[in-house]
Amino acid sequence: MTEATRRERLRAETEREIRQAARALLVESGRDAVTLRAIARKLGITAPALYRYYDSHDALLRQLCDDICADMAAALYADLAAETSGQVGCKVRAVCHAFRRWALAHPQEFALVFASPRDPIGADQFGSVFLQLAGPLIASNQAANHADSPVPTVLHEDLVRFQQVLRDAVAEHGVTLSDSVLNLGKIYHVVQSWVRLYGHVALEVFGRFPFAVSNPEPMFDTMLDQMLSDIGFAEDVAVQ
Amino acid sequence: MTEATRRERLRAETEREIRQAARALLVESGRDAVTLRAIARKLGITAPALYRYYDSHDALLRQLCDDICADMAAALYADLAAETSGQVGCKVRAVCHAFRRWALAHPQEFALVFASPRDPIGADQFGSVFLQLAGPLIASNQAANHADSPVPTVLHEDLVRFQQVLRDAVAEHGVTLSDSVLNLGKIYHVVQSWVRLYGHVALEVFGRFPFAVSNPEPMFDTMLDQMLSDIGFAEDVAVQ
DNA sequence: GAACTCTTGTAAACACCGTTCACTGAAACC
DNA sequence: GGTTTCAGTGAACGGTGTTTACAAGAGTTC
Repeated sequence: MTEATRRERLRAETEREIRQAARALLVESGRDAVTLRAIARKLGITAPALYRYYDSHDALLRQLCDDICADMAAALYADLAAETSGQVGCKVRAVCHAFRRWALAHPQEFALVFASPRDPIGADQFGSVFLQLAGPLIASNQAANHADSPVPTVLHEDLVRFQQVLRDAVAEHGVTLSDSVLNLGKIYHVVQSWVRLYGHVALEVFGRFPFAVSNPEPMFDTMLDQMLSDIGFAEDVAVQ
Repeated sequence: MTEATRRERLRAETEREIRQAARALLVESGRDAVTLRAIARKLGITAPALYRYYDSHDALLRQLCDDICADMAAALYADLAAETSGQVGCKVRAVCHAFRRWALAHPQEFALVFASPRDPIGADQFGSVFLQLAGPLIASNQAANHADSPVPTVLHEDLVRFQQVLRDAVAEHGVTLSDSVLNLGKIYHVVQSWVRLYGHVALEVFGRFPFAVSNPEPMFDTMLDQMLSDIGFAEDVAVQ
């Protein structure tokens, strides 16, 4: 069954160990500790050997970002699957909670993927995670057909583009959305929800609220309620 | 008049040059380029000499954060002062615009101060900037006395603490706020506004919107309108 | 099985990094 | 004038990314 050569298997195994070691170093000691020599030390090899697998330290970090995105996506999917109620609002809430939980449990990973001024980071990876999560949720919410709240015309161009991206993402799940379900007002609210979700989580992870918040979770829940109501899931969810 | 010794003057001058060099390196080439040896090279001295001024590389970075916060505060104050209309809403809008403009013009500084998982960063510095800006604005908005929208009781403890912090900040400007002006609902909206402001700006600086936004400024303006209306400045501002 | 190539690793070297330490020379002080 | 204080030096230590030449085993070809 396995087409892989013995050599190919060994190579794949080593590569897996490299990623694993890099990840462990990031988690344990932060970005600056993810060193070629430290990784090599963990594997019992020398640093230059790593150049047989990655072109540079930077390339290895990029791969690390992709791995993190994939793992995060898996965690979010798992929490989404655990939410078995049919209510879409509950699912959205579950994913948002999962995102916050993941970020708080993996601050170094979060910082690397979501708060790096460098461009090469796996933005594509993350974007596809976002779409693959948002797509089905939106698709399963055809019932919640709300009025199109007006959006400034300056935003139309961007929102229409995003509308198309979302439509494509949903289409991969075999669902076609009408303009009334996926109207521009709702698109705008999706973007605004991401702004608030990301804002709260990043502020919490980085400790940049302007005062000490002793109990951030209910604050997050409250924001989530407001967000869900804005986006059209008001009645789905009982306040926890 | 100058009590400073010649030696003291020279020392102060050198310290200023160190900060300036560190800042230039950060801006030009990012956080990782802010190296003791690179700084020393810019000053024409050797790296160990810097230990006469800072205990470690880390201490120097902390100082850099403080400097950045101070400069950012100065930029925000300048833009606030340029907004001469009496309307408080316009002033809030001006400060928010200034924050976005500053962040986009100084992505490396923004990342260092606002998106570092490390604690030692100048969180105090930033908190005081926030309070010294928010304080007067809230103080000058006594007229806008809005009804207290209900806030979950779980949040009361934290919001009351923040209320006290804000009250103290405002008191330093010789203004005493009544509970009706600074009610918990409004406090909550202040926090939520910071979440949205930070969220939008960070997403824009780090390029983490889930799709390409060709024209983020009107999106920011639209969010600002919503924010100001939430917080009680609805009628102050004409949409730009 | 021998000869060959391809792959994976090594060791040495280069230039860079933070940090420590013993030192120099000049300014400041008494 | 003698002494202390202090900014700065040079050498050194162990760490880093990266390149280079080289060894040794795996896979392939005849």
